[in-house]
Amino acid sequence: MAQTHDTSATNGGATFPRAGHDHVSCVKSAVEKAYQICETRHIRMTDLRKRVLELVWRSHKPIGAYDILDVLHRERGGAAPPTVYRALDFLREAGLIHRIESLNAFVGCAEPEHDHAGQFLICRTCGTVAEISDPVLDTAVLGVASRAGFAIERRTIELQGLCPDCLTC
Amino acid sequence: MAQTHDTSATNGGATFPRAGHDHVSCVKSAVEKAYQICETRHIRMTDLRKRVLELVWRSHKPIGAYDILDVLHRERGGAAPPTVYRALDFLREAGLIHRIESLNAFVGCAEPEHDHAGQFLICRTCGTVAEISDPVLDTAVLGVASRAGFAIERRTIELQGLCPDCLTC
DNA sequence: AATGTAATGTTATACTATAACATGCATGAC
DNA sequence: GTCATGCATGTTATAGTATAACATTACATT
Repeated sequence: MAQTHDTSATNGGATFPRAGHDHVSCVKSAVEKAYQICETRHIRMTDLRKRVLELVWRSHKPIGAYDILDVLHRERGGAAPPTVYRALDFLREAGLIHRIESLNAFVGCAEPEHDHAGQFLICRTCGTVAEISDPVLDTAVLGVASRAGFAIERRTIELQGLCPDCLTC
Repeated sequence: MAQTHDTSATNGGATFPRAGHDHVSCVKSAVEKAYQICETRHIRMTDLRKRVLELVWRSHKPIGAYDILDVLHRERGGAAPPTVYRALDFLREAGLIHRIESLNAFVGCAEPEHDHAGQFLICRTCGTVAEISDPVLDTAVLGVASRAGFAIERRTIELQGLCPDCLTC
């Protein structure tokens, strides 16, 4: 098997995909993990859901629901917005994808095995997204909330700017 | 003059408005600051923009563009979506309001004098929003970005959950 | 008053998301 | 095997959010 996660330099939790990484194996790995997770949790991975997951994983850039719809419509005819949104809802509840609120778009989850809040670096030029996992940031967020007497249930942390590649081009 | 910012306990940067605070003076103060800022920067505060700012400040809960539109339509007839969105764009560029991405809604900016990223605690029960200003969180965000070689331009930090009031009710 | 610019009005349309009800398909009980 | 059940998908309609493009008005300065 090829190296399954050759997507990033180790840089303290933020994983920007490398320009020439083996993206086919990214997708393959994501789908495999998805099947495992569904089996473990006794939830059903269907053809439609698998296809939507693949489309979300087609790149490391967020994809809109209606972009997915276009593809499905071409591929299988009878596809309407609910078709897509239901699949996206399922994938989200399963932790397999995240929604980027500031873009109304969806991106594959890097570590679906672990329940976690989505936190992202988003390049405004190339659109690429890196999922962050940073203990210091997590601690800071919890600290803010606890000092305010606030019980966090959900986080939306989306940092927009320029990724390393776009900075140097 | 009444105390102009009797809206919160000092709790380390997160300022949840108190239940019985003098909200009239909140609005008044926000409008006054807005006029000052516009004068300083040689940008124009018009009746429409002032009215939209007041509506955004009507409470500490985010308000949707179409809720604003309803009011304007009743008050002055000829009001269409662009009327509202243009006013909102102006107010946002002036730093007088923030957009809450996860709610598609708008909320008054607590400190429009200082350019700053919007970071929020949002109560899912009562809808109240507290704007955060926390050095530790800021540092953590900058640290994550710099370790990833990422140049931040804009932040969306929205923490959803239960506010102190709703937790104890 | 004449002119140029910024603001607002107006109409149409694009984009994002969900409600509500109908149909089909997999799975286990019998 | 087939029947019943529940889950998944199809289908139609509509709600909610946002912008494009062009017309008109108001303001500021000369």
